[in-house]
Amino acid sequence: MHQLHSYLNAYASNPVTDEDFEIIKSHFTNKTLRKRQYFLEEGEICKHFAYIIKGAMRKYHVDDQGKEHVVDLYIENWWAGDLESFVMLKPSIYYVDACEDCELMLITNESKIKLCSQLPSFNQFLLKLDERNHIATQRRITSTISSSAKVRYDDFASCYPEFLQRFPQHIIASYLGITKETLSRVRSQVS
Amino acid sequence: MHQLHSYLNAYASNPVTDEDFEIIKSHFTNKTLRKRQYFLEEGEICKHFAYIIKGAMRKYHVDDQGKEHVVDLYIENWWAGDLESFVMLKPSIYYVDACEDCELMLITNESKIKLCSQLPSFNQFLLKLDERNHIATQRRITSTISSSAKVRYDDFASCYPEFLQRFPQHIIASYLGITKETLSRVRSQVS
DNA sequence: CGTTTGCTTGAATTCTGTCAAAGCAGGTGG
DNA sequence: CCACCTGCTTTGACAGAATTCAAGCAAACG
Repeated sequence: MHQLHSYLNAYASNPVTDEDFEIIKSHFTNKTLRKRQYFLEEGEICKHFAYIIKGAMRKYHVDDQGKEHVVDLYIENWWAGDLESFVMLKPSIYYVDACEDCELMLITNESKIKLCSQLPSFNQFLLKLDERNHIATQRRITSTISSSAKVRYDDFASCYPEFLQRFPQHIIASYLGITKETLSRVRSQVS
Repeated sequence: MHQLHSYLNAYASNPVTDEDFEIIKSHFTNKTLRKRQYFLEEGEICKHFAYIIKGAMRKYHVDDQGKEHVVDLYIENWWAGDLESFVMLKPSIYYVDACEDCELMLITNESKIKLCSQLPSFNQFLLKLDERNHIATQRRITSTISSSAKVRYDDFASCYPEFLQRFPQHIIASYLGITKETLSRVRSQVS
């Protein structure tokens, strides 16, 4: 079964039929990215959302002083893109790039809307995905405003252990809102 | 027109018909809360989500050291509750209480699901609401990990000026992830 | 009234960031 | 094979930011 098909089934209350999946698949295009290539640059409009078949990506923001702040990390079976730009057709304030060579499947907003109205199962999927995202970001905010650097790192490590292997520490540090030096020191403390 | 009806219309691509709205309304129950009353306590399952007709509420988390951390602030035409507990039927880690006397409309998860499958317009509304929430939390995370206390406060003040009038400063400080003393000092600096 | 609640201020402390230097792997080209 | 990058991590010294603890004051409340 196609990777996206089983991914969708994991969310749906009823499995997605083969015909439905063919319709869904026909709305996607394939794309590959080499490590360090951009998927989205600041100022662009995010025309596509990417489903990651293989690889790892990050979304980050560059502030006035030219510093990068990693906002999101993605690996297989996650979605990469800037929703605000995607749905509002606004220039994005984020960069999205590949941290490893990537295989992606891209969808436009028009296709997303069409699929939603055409296939109740796709609609349901999106609702659940948003729900899950909402819950995860809620947790992240709770952790960010409540905890010290050490606790945040430990939470992250226990929540997303595979990310520790996939992303360099300066990127994880930035995701946690601390410097790479602080992360290095925090890691050398015993838990 | 009912406040909830015009609120829903503001989200929908087509207005919600009177019949549809009567169906929607029939799934809600009314509730009032006095200032300081709990809507949800830690350990409870969040059986209802609340649409706020009037009043102000907050969601917060109490850490191991007994410190409160405000995760969300709500006023009229916002939704209060813990989504993770609501959809997963898990005990909540949050408290939700009233910062002012409140008038609420409550809905259960079963009703939400029923309305979703019954009324495409309600489904669409929920998708848009989740989308908007997602965008707002993305912005909040960006601001929290990227900026100093002063900048975060200024961003907050320009984004939600009405909140400054409605919530005491120690609650806003906690929402921003800083202490009330730091907020007080930051406020006395010129912008 | 006295009590509570919210806001401010000060001084000492802790945490985190900044800047600079050094080490270490992996990859490349000579 | 070795020298030299480059990307990534660690360490130290110092500066700056935010927290903690304590005290004081004003407004709101019962």
